[in-house]
Amino acid sequence: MYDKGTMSTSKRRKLAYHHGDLERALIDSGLAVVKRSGIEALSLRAVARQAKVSHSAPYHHFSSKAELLAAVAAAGFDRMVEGIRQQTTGIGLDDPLEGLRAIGRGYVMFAVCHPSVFRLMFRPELTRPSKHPRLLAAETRAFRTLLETIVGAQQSGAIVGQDPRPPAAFAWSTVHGLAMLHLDGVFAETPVGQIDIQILASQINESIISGLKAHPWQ
Amino acid sequence: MYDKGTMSTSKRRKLAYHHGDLERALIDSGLAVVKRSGIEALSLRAVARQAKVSHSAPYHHFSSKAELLAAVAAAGFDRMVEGIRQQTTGIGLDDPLEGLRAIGRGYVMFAVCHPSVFRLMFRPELTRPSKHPRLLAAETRAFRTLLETIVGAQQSGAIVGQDPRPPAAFAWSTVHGLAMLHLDGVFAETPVGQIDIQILASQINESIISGLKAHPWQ
DNA sequence: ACACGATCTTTACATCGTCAAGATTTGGCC
DNA sequence: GGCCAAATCTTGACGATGTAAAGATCGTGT
Repeated sequence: MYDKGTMSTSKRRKLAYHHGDLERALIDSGLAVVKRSGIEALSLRAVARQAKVSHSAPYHHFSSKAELLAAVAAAGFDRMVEGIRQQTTGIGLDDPLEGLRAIGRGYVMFAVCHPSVFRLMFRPELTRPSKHPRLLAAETRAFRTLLETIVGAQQSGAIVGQDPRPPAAFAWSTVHGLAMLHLDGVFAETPVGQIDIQILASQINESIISGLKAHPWQ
Repeated sequence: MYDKGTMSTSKRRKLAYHHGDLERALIDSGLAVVKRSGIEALSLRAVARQAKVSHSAPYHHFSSKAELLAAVAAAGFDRMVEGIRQQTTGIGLDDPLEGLRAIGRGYVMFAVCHPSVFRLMFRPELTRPSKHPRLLAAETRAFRTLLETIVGAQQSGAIVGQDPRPPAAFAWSTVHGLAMLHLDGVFAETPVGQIDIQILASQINESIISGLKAHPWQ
Protein backbone atom coordinates (compact mmCIF):
# COMPACT_ATOMS: atom_id res chain seq x y z
CA MET A 1 0.00 0.00 0.00
CA TYR A 2 1.45 3.32 -0.98
CA ASP A 3 0.83 6.70 0.54
CA LYS A 4 -1.85 8.65 -1.26
CA GLY A 5 -0.70 11.95 0.11
CA THR A 6 2.71 11.88 -1.46
CA MET A 7 1.59 10.67 -4.86
CA SER A 8 -1.37 12.96 -5.30
CA THR A 9 0.62 15.85 -6.73
CA SER A 10 2.36 13.76 -9.33
CA LYS A 11 -0.79 11.86 -10.18
CA ARG A 12 -3.13 14.78 -10.55
CA ARG A 13 -1.24 15.87 -13.66
CA LYS A 14 -1.72 12.57 -15.45
CA LEU A 15 -5.40 11.78 -15.47
CA ALA A 16 -5.08 9.54 -18.53
CA TYR A 17 -5.07 6.04 -17.13
CA HIS A 18 -4.69 6.37 -13.39
CA HIS A 19 -7.20 8.79 -12.06
CA GLY A 20 -5.46 9.93 -8.93
CA ASP A 21 -8.27 10.03 -6.42
CA LEU A 22 -11.04 8.00 -8.00
CA GLU A 23 -12.53 7.00 -4.68
CA ARG A 24 -13.45 10.55 -3.77
CA ALA A 25 -14.46 11.26 -7.37
CA LEU A 26 -16.85 8.31 -7.34
CA ILE A 27 -18.51 9.51 -4.14
CA ASP A 28 -18.93 12.99 -5.61
CA SER A 29 -20.26 11.47 -8.84
CA GLY A 30 -22.73 9.44 -6.84
CA LEU A 31 -24.01 12.55 -5.11
CA ALA A 32 -24.28 14.31 -8.47
CA VAL A 33 -26.19 11.45 -10.10
CA VAL A 34 -28.63 11.01 -7.25
CA LYS A 35 -29.29 14.75 -7.08
CA ARG A 36 -29.83 15.07 -10.84
CA SER A 37 -31.69 11.86 -11.70
CA GLY A 38 -33.01 10.50 -8.44
CA ILE A 39 -32.35 7.38 -6.48
CA GLU A 40 -33.70 4.89 -9.01
CA ALA A 41 -31.13 6.09 -11.58
CA LEU A 42 -28.25 5.65 -9.13
CA SER A 43 -26.63 2.61 -10.72
CA LEU A 44 -23.02 1.61 -10.41
CA ARG A 45 -22.53 2.11 -14.13
CA ALA A 46 -24.15 5.53 -14.06
CA VAL A 47 -21.75 6.64 -11.35
CA ALA A 48 -18.84 5.30 -13.38
CA ARG A 49 -20.07 7.17 -16.47
CA GLN A 50 -20.39 10.37 -14.46
CA ALA A 51 -16.79 9.92 -13.30
CA LYS A 52 -15.73 9.15 -16.88
CA VAL A 53 -14.25 5.76 -16.08
CA SER A 54 -15.19 2.29 -17.22
CA HIS A 55 -18.04 0.43 -15.59
CA SER A 56 -15.67 -1.86 -13.72
CA ALA A 57 -13.32 0.77 -12.35
CA PRO A 58 -15.30 1.28 -9.11
CA TYR A 59 -14.53 -2.32 -8.13
CA HIS A 60 -10.94 -1.35 -7.38
CA HIS A 61 -12.18 1.00 -4.65
CA PHE A 62 -15.45 -0.55 -3.49
CA SER A 63 -16.14 -4.24 -3.25
CA SER A 64 -19.76 -3.92 -4.37
CA LYS A 65 -22.42 -1.44 -5.41
CA ALA A 66 -23.75 -1.44 -1.85
CA GLU A 67 -20.38 -0.33 -0.49
CA LEU A 68 -20.16 2.51 -2.98
CA LEU A 69 -23.68 3.69 -2.18
CA ALA A 70 -22.91 3.38 1.53
CA ALA A 71 -19.97 5.71 1.06
CA VAL A 72 -22.19 8.18 -0.80
CA ALA A 73 -24.77 7.90 1.99
CA ALA A 74 -22.06 8.54 4.59
CA ALA A 75 -21.08 11.70 2.72
CA GLY A 76 -24.75 12.68 2.84
CA PHE A 77 -24.78 12.25 6.62
CA ASP A 78 -21.74 14.48 6.93
CA ARG A 79 -23.41 17.16 4.83
CA MET A 80 -26.56 16.94 6.93
CA VAL A 81 -24.57 17.37 10.14
CA GLU A 82 -22.87 20.36 8.57
CA GLY A 83 -26.21 21.83 7.57
CA ILE A 84 -27.62 21.31 11.05
CA ARG A 85 -24.57 22.98 12.57
CA GLN A 86 -25.30 26.02 10.42
CA GLN A 87 -28.79 26.12 11.90
CA THR A 88 -27.32 25.70 15.37
CA THR A 89 -24.63 28.36 15.22
CA GLY A 90 -25.92 31.85 15.68
CA ILE A 91 -28.39 30.49 18.20
CA GLY A 92 -27.63 31.25 21.79
CA LEU A 93 -26.11 28.09 23.14
CA ASP A 94 -27.38 29.04 26.56
CA ASP A 95 -30.87 27.79 25.67
CA PRO A 96 -30.76 24.04 25.05
CA LEU A 97 -34.37 23.99 23.87
CA GLU A 98 -33.41 26.38 21.09
CA GLY A 99 -30.71 23.92 20.16
CA LEU A 100 -33.28 21.15 19.92
CA ARG A 101 -35.51 23.33 17.78
CA ALA A 102 -32.58 24.08 15.48
CA ILE A 103 -31.78 20.38 15.10
CA GLY A 104 -35.36 19.57 14.20
CA ARG A 105 -35.51 22.46 11.75
CA GLY A 106 -32.21 21.48 10.15
CA TYR A 107 -33.17 17.83 9.87
CA VAL A 108 -36.42 18.50 8.02
CA MET A 109 -34.80 21.25 5.99
CA PHE A 110 -32.06 18.93 4.75
CA ALA A 111 -34.58 16.26 3.83
CA VAL A 112 -36.70 18.75 1.88
CA CYS A 113 -33.72 20.33 0.12
CA HIS A 114 -31.92 17.07 -0.73
CA PRO A 115 -34.68 14.46 -0.91
CA SER A 116 -32.81 11.87 -2.96
CA VAL A 117 -29.68 12.02 -0.82
CA PHE A 118 -31.75 11.85 2.34
CA ARG A 119 -33.57 8.77 1.11
CA LEU A 120 -30.32 7.13 0.04
CA MET A 121 -29.00 7.56 3.59
CA PHE A 122 -31.70 5.21 4.86
CA ARG A 123 -31.87 2.58 2.12
CA PRO A 124 -32.30 -0.82 3.72
CA GLU A 125 -29.98 -2.57 1.25
CA LEU A 126 -27.16 -0.43 2.67
CA THR A 127 -27.83 -1.61 6.20
CA ARG A 128 -27.85 -5.33 5.74
CA PRO A 129 -26.43 -7.78 6.36
CA SER A 130 -23.87 -5.52 8.03
CA LYS A 131 -23.58 -1.79 7.67
CA HIS A 132 -20.56 -0.28 5.97
CA PRO A 133 -18.23 1.06 8.68
CA ARG A 134 -18.06 4.49 7.12
CA LEU A 135 -21.85 4.80 7.03
CA LEU A 136 -22.08 3.56 10.59
CA ALA A 137 -19.53 6.10 11.76
CA ALA A 138 -21.30 8.96 9.98
CA GLU A 139 -24.60 7.93 11.55
CA THR A 140 -23.04 7.78 14.99
CA ARG A 141 -21.52 11.24 14.50
CA ALA A 142 -24.92 12.64 13.54
CA PHE A 143 -26.69 11.01 16.47
CA ARG A 144 -24.10 12.24 18.93
CA THR A 145 -25.05 15.83 18.15
CA LEU A 146 -28.63 15.14 19.24
CA LEU A 147 -27.62 13.11 22.29
CA GLU A 148 -25.29 15.83 23.56
CA THR A 149 -27.97 18.49 23.16
CA ILE A 150 -30.44 16.34 25.09
CA VAL A 151 -27.90 15.79 27.86
CA GLY A 152 -27.37 19.55 28.02
CA ALA A 153 -31.08 20.15 28.27
CA GLN A 154 -31.37 17.61 31.06
CA GLN A 155 -28.43 19.01 33.01
CA SER A 156 -29.77 22.55 32.72
CA GLY A 157 -33.17 21.36 33.88
CA ALA A 158 -34.92 22.39 30.66
CA ILE A 159 -36.18 18.83 30.36
CA VAL A 160 -36.31 16.35 33.20
CA GLY A 161 -34.69 12.94 33.50
CA GLN A 162 -31.20 11.44 33.52
CA ASP A 163 -31.32 8.97 30.62
CA PRO A 164 -30.99 10.83 27.32
CA ARG A 165 -31.81 7.80 25.17
CA PRO A 166 -35.64 7.77 25.25
CA PRO A 167 -35.94 11.52 24.63
CA ALA A 168 -33.38 11.31 21.82
CA ALA A 169 -35.17 8.39 20.20
CA PHE A 170 -38.47 10.24 20.52
CA ALA A 171 -37.21 13.46 18.96
CA TRP A 172 -35.30 11.74 16.18
CA SER A 173 -38.23 9.45 15.36
CA THR A 174 -40.62 12.37 15.03
CA VAL A 175 -38.54 14.53 12.71
CA HIS A 176 -37.44 11.46 10.73
CA GLY A 177 -41.01 10.26 10.29
CA LEU A 178 -42.20 13.71 9.30
CA ALA A 179 -39.47 14.01 6.70
CA MET A 180 -40.08 10.53 5.30
CA LEU A 181 -43.86 10.79 5.14
CA HIS A 182 -43.54 14.17 3.45
CA LEU A 183 -41.00 12.95 0.90
CA ASP A 184 -43.06 9.86 0.15
CA GLY A 185 -46.03 12.09 -0.58
CA VAL A 186 -48.11 10.31 2.02
CA PHE A 187 -49.45 13.60 3.33
CA ALA A 188 -49.99 15.05 -0.11
CA GLU A 189 -53.44 13.62 -0.78
CA THR A 190 -54.64 13.86 2.81
CA PRO A 191 -55.99 16.93 4.64
CA VAL A 192 -52.53 17.31 6.17
CA GLY A 193 -51.15 18.00 2.72
CA GLN A 194 -52.83 21.39 2.71
CA ILE A 195 -50.50 22.58 5.45
CA ASP A 196 -47.16 23.99 4.32
CA ILE A 197 -44.36 21.64 5.31
CA GLN A 198 -42.30 24.31 7.05
CA ILE A 199 -45.26 25.42 9.16
CA LEU A 200 -46.13 21.83 9.93
CA ALA A 201 -42.51 21.17 10.86
CA SER A 202 -42.40 24.03 13.35
CA GLN A 203 -45.72 22.99 14.88
CA ILE A 204 -44.50 19.42 15.28
CA ASN A 205 -41.21 20.74 16.62
CA GLU A 206 -43.14 22.40 19.42
CA SER A 207 -45.02 19.19 20.08
CA ILE A 208 -41.68 17.44 20.46
CA ILE A 209 -40.61 20.01 23.05
CA SER A 210 -43.90 19.52 24.89
CA GLY A 211 -43.46 15.77 24.82
CA LEU A 212 -39.91 16.13 26.11
CA LYS A 213 -40.85 18.42 28.98
CA ALA A 214 -43.31 15.90 30.29
CA HIS A 215 -41.40 12.81 31.34
CA PRO A 216 -43.83 9.92 31.49
CA TRP A 217 -41.12 7.26 31.68
CA GLN A 218 -39.73 6.32 35.10
CA MET B 1 -64.78 -6.80 -19.95
CA TYR B 2 -66.33 -9.91 -18.57
CA ASP B 3 -67.59 -10.61 -15.10
CA LYS B 4 -65.03 -12.38 -12.96
CA GLY B 5 -67.61 -13.61 -10.50
CA THR B 6 -69.60 -15.72 -12.92
CA MET B 7 -66.63 -17.24 -14.64
CA SER B 8 -64.58 -18.07 -11.63
CA THR B 9 -66.25 -21.42 -10.95
CA SER B 10 -65.76 -22.70 -14.47
CA LYS B 11 -62.25 -21.30 -14.69
CA ARG B 12 -60.95 -22.52 -11.39
CA ARG B 13 -61.15 -26.09 -12.72
CA LYS B 14 -58.97 -25.34 -15.72
CA LEU B 15 -55.78 -23.71 -14.53
CA ALA B 16 -53.91 -24.83 -17.62
CA TYR B 17 -53.69 -21.73 -19.75
CA HIS B 18 -56.04 -19.16 -18.31
CA HIS B 19 -55.38 -18.78 -14.65
CA GLY B 20 -58.73 -17.51 -13.44
CA ASP B 21 -57.77 -14.80 -11.00
CA LEU B 22 -54.16 -14.09 -11.72
CA GLU B 23 -54.35 -10.52 -10.48
CA ARG B 24 -55.15 -11.60 -6.93
CA ALA B 25 -52.71 -14.49 -7.21
CA LEU B 26 -49.91 -12.12 -8.22
CA ILE B 27 -50.58 -9.85 -5.24
CA ASP B 28 -50.53 -12.82 -2.90
CA SER B 29 -47.36 -14.10 -4.57
CA GLY B 30 -45.78 -10.69 -4.10
CA LEU B 31 -46.57 -10.75 -0.39
CA ALA B 32 -45.18 -14.28 -0.16
CA VAL B 33 -41.95 -13.40 -1.97
CA VAL B 34 -41.29 -10.24 0.03
CA LYS B 35 -41.96 -12.02 3.30
CA ARG B 36 -39.73 -14.96 2.45
CA SER B 37 -36.82 -13.32 0.64
CA GLY B 38 -37.01 -9.64 1.48
CA ILE B 39 -37.60 -6.55 -0.56
CA GLU B 40 -34.47 -6.74 -2.72
CA ALA B 41 -35.60 -10.12 -4.08
CA LEU B 42 -39.04 -8.79 -4.99
CA SER B 43 -38.63 -8.77 -8.76
CA LEU B 44 -41.38 -9.00 -11.31
CA ARG B 45 -40.02 -12.28 -12.55
CA ALA B 46 -39.77 -13.72 -9.04
CA VAL B 47 -43.42 -12.88 -8.45
CA ALA B 48 -44.33 -14.53 -11.74
CA ARG B 49 -42.32 -17.62 -10.80
CA GLN B 50 -44.05 -17.80 -7.43
CA ALA B 51 -47.42 -17.65 -9.23
CA LYS B 52 -46.20 -20.30 -11.71
CA VAL B 53 -46.79 -18.18 -14.78
CA SER B 54 -44.42 -16.83 -17.38
CA HIS B 55 -42.43 -13.67 -16.66
CA SER B 56 -44.60 -11.63 -19.01
CA ALA B 57 -47.97 -12.71 -17.71
CA PRO B 58 -48.18 -9.93 -15.09
CA TYR B 59 -48.23 -7.36 -17.88
CA HIS B 60 -51.79 -8.31 -18.73
CA HIS B 61 -52.89 -7.19 -15.26
CA PHE B 62 -50.37 -4.51 -14.31
CA SER B 63 -48.83 -2.04 -16.71
CA SER B 64 -45.43 -2.09 -15.00
CA LYS B 65 -43.50 -3.54 -12.11
CA ALA B 66 -44.27 -0.41 -10.08
CA GLU B 67 -48.01 -0.92 -10.48
CA LEU B 68 -47.76 -4.53 -9.34
CA LEU B 69 -45.68 -3.57 -6.31
CA ALA B 70 -48.10 -0.75 -5.56
CA ALA B 71 -50.94 -3.26 -5.48
CA VAL B 72 -48.92 -5.45 -3.12
CA ALA B 73 -48.21 -2.41 -0.96
CA ALA B 74 -51.90 -1.54 -0.91
CA ALA B 75 -52.66 -5.04 0.31
CA GLY B 76 -50.07 -4.47 3.02
CA PHE B 77 -51.85 -1.27 4.11
CA ASP B 78 -55.11 -3.17 4.38
CA ARG B 79 -53.48 -5.83 6.52
CA MET B 80 -51.95 -3.18 8.76
CA VAL B 81 -55.32 -1.51 9.24
CA GLU B 82 -56.77 -4.89 10.10
CA GLY B 83 -53.98 -5.53 12.58
CA ILE B 84 -54.47 -2.14 14.22
CA ARG B 85 -58.21 -2.79 14.50
CA GLN B 86 -57.39 -5.94 16.42
CA GLN B 87 -55.35 -3.83 18.84
CA THR B 88 -58.21 -1.34 19.05
CA THR B 89 -61.10 -3.73 19.67
CA GLY B 90 -61.28 -4.98 23.19
CA ILE B 91 -60.20 -1.55 24.35
CA GLY B 92 -62.90 0.57 25.89
CA LEU B 93 -63.92 2.97 23.17
CA ASP B 94 -64.92 5.42 25.84
CA ASP B 95 -61.29 6.46 26.30
CA PRO B 96 -59.94 8.08 23.11
CA LEU B 97 -56.40 8.22 24.52
CA GLU B 98 -56.45 4.46 24.84
CA GLY B 99 -57.43 4.33 21.20
CA LEU B 100 -54.41 6.45 20.28
CA ARG B 101 -52.15 4.21 22.35
CA ALA B 102 -53.57 1.17 20.57
CA ILE B 103 -52.93 2.71 17.15
CA GLY B 104 -49.34 3.51 18.04
CA ARG B 105 -48.81 0.03 19.45
CA GLY B 106 -50.38 -1.60 16.40
CA TYR B 107 -48.37 0.51 13.96
CA VAL B 108 -45.00 -0.36 15.45
CA MET B 109 -46.08 -3.95 16.01
CA PHE B 110 -46.98 -4.39 12.35
CA ALA B 111 -43.68 -2.87 11.24
CA VAL B 112 -41.69 -5.17 13.53
CA CYS B 113 -43.67 -8.29 12.58
CA HIS B 114 -43.74 -7.64 8.83
CA PRO B 115 -40.66 -5.51 8.15
CA SER B 116 -40.36 -6.20 4.42
CA VAL B 117 -44.03 -5.51 3.72
CA PHE B 118 -43.91 -2.36 5.82
CA ARG B 119 -40.91 -1.07 3.93
CA LEU B 120 -42.51 -1.90 0.60
CA MET B 121 -45.50 0.22 1.56
CA PHE B 122 -43.29 3.30 1.62
CA ARG B 123 -40.97 2.71 -1.34
CA PRO B 124 -40.44 5.99 -3.17
CA GLU B 125 -40.54 4.38 -6.61
CA LEU B 126 -44.17 3.49 -5.89
CA THR B 127 -45.10 7.08 -5.14
CA ARG B 128 -43.77 8.81 -8.19
CA PRO B 129 -44.50 10.29 -10.59
CA SER B 130 -48.09 9.57 -9.56
CA LYS B 131 -49.22 7.11 -6.95
CA HIS B 132 -51.21 4.08 -7.98
CA PRO B 133 -54.88 4.75 -7.14
CA ARG B 134 -55.21 1.55 -5.17
CA LEU B 135 -52.21 2.39 -2.99
CA LEU B 136 -53.50 5.92 -2.52
CA ALA B 137 -56.91 4.64 -1.44
CA ALA B 138 -55.40 2.16 1.02
CA GLU B 139 -53.24 4.91 2.51
CA THR B 140 -56.22 7.21 2.87
CA ARG B 141 -58.21 4.44 4.57
CA ALA B 142 -55.38 3.88 7.05
CA PHE B 143 -54.99 7.58 7.80
CA ARG B 144 -58.73 8.04 8.31
CA THR B 145 -58.58 5.68 11.29
CA LEU B 146 -56.08 7.94 13.01
CA LEU B 147 -57.86 11.16 12.04
CA GLU B 148 -61.18 9.95 13.42
CA THR B 149 -59.59 8.91 16.70
CA ILE B 150 -57.97 12.33 17.04
CA VAL B 151 -61.28 14.06 16.32
CA GLY B 152 -62.89 11.90 19.01
CA ALA B 153 -60.20 12.84 21.47
CA GLN B 154 -60.65 16.52 20.69
CA GLN B 155 -64.43 16.37 20.99
CA SER B 156 -64.24 14.53 24.30
CA GLY B 157 -61.75 17.08 25.57
CA ALA B 158 -58.99 14.53 26.08
CA ILE B 159 -56.77 16.66 23.87
CA VAL B 160 -57.38 20.31 23.06
CA GLY B 161 -57.86 21.98 19.70
CA GLN B 162 -60.25 21.83 16.77
CA ASP B 163 -57.95 21.03 13.85
CA PRO B 164 -57.06 17.31 13.88
CA ARG B 165 -54.41 17.61 11.18
CA PRO B 166 -51.35 18.79 13.13
CA PRO B 167 -51.87 16.28 15.96
CA ALA B 168 -52.46 13.49 13.45
CA ALA B 169 -49.33 14.39 11.51
CA PHE B 170 -47.35 14.56 14.75
CA ALA B 171 -48.53 11.18 16.02
CA TRP B 172 -48.11 9.46 12.68
CA SER B 173 -44.67 10.93 12.10
CA THR B 174 -43.42 9.73 15.47
CA VAL B 175 -44.54 6.11 15.22
CA HIS B 176 -43.51 5.98 11.56
CA GLY B 177 -40.06 7.37 12.28
CA LEU B 178 -39.60 5.00 15.20
CA ALA B 179 -40.55 2.02 13.06
CA MET B 180 -38.33 3.07 10.17
CA LEU B 181 -35.26 3.89 12.24
CA HIS B 182 -35.64 0.62 14.08
CA LEU B 183 -36.03 -1.42 10.89
CA ASP B 184 -33.08 0.32 9.26
CA GLY B 185 -30.95 -0.62 12.24
CA VAL B 186 -30.09 2.99 12.89
CA PHE B 187 -30.63 2.56 16.62
CA ALA B 188 -28.83 -0.76 16.74
CA GLU B 189 -25.30 0.56 17.15
CA THR B 190 -26.24 3.55 19.28
CA PRO B 191 -26.98 3.60 23.02
CA VAL B 192 -30.69 3.57 22.10
CA GLY B 193 -30.23 0.10 20.65
CA GLN B 194 -29.84 -1.35 24.13
CA ILE B 195 -33.47 -0.56 24.90
CA ASP B 196 -36.00 -3.20 23.85
CA ILE B 197 -38.08 -1.94 20.97
CA GLN B 198 -41.41 -2.69 22.63
CA ILE B 199 -40.44 -0.82 25.79
CA LEU B 200 -39.09 2.06 23.72
CA ALA B 201 -42.31 2.11 21.70
CA SER B 202 -44.52 2.38 24.78
CA GLN B 203 -42.31 5.11 26.25
CA ILE B 204 -42.47 7.07 23.01
CA ASN B 205 -46.19 6.42 22.83
CA GLU B 206 -46.56 8.22 26.16
CA SER B 207 -44.46 11.08 24.88
CA ILE B 208 -46.85 11.40 21.95
CA ILE B 209 -49.78 11.63 24.33
CA SER B 210 -47.94 14.29 26.34
CA GLY B 211 -47.17 16.23 23.19
CA LEU B 212 -50.77 15.99 22.12
CA LYS B 213 -52.17 17.19 25.45
CA ALA B 214 -50.14 20.33 25.25
CA HIS B 215 -51.29 22.34 22.26
CA PRO B 216 -48.55 24.77 21.35
CA TRP B 217 -49.98 25.65 17.95
CA GLN B 218 -52.54 28.40 17.61
C1' DA C 1 -70.44 -22.09 -35.19
C1' DC C 2 -67.15 -18.90 -35.43
C1' DA C 3 -64.73 -14.93 -35.00
C1' DC C 4 -62.90 -11.69 -31.82
C1' DG C 5 -60.88 -10.29 -27.73
C1' DA C 6 -58.73 -11.52 -23.48
C1' DT C 7 -55.13 -14.16 -21.52
C1' DC C 8 -50.76 -16.49 -21.44
C1' DT C 9 -46.18 -17.89 -23.61
C1' DT C 10 -42.12 -17.31 -26.27
C1' DT C 11 -38.59 -14.61 -28.02
C1' DA C 12 -35.81 -10.68 -28.05
C1' DC C 13 -33.32 -6.50 -26.44
C1' DA C 14 -31.13 -3.01 -23.49
C1' DT C 15 -29.37 -2.42 -18.97
C1' DC C 16 -27.68 -3.88 -14.70
C1' DG C 17 -24.15 -6.02 -11.11
C1' DT C 18 -20.26 -8.80 -11.11
C1' DC C 19 -16.24 -11.44 -12.48
C1' DA C 20 -12.02 -12.74 -15.31
C1' DA C 21 -8.36 -11.48 -18.23
C1' DG C 22 -5.53 -8.20 -20.30
C1' DA C 23 -3.38 -3.44 -20.66
C1' DT C 24 -1.14 0.44 -18.39
C1' DT C 25 0.95 2.95 -14.80
C1' DT C 26 3.33 3.53 -10.34
C1' DG C 27 6.57 2.83 -6.63
C1' DG C 28 10.28 0.25 -4.48
C1' DC C 29 14.59 -2.13 -4.91
C1' DC C 30 19.10 -3.30 -7.08
C1' DG D 1 18.72 4.44 -14.08
C1' DG D 2 16.13 0.27 -14.94
C1' DC D 3 13.34 -3.68 -13.83
C1' DC D 4 9.51 -6.13 -11.30
C1' DA D 5 5.59 -6.62 -8.61
C1' DA D 6 1.55 -4.45 -7.36
C1' DA D 7 -1.98 -1.19 -7.95
C1' DT D 8 -5.10 0.73 -11.23
C1' DC D 9 -8.00 0.90 -15.25
C1' DT D 10 -10.24 -1.28 -19.52
C1' DT D 11 -12.41 -4.80 -22.17
C1' DG D 12 -15.29 -8.62 -22.63
C1' DA D 13 -18.43 -11.76 -20.89
C1' DC D 14 -22.28 -13.92 -18.09
C1' DG D 15 -26.68 -14.30 -15.79
C1' DA D 16 -30.64 -11.63 -14.16
C1' DT D 17 -33.86 -8.02 -14.75
C1' DG D 18 -37.79 -4.90 -16.88
C1' DT D 19 -40.17 -4.39 -20.94
C1' DA D 20 -41.96 -4.78 -25.72
C1' DA D 21 -43.51 -7.59 -29.86
C1' DA D 22 -45.33 -11.59 -31.83
C1' DG D 23 -47.47 -15.95 -31.60
C1' DA D 24 -50.48 -19.53 -29.17
C1' DT D 25 -54.66 -20.71 -26.62
C1' DC D 26 -58.95 -20.03 -24.34
C1' DG D 27 -63.58 -17.85 -23.28
C1' DT D 28 -67.55 -15.50 -24.87
C1' DG D 29 -70.97 -13.02 -27.57
C1' DT D 30 -73.45 -12.94 -31.90
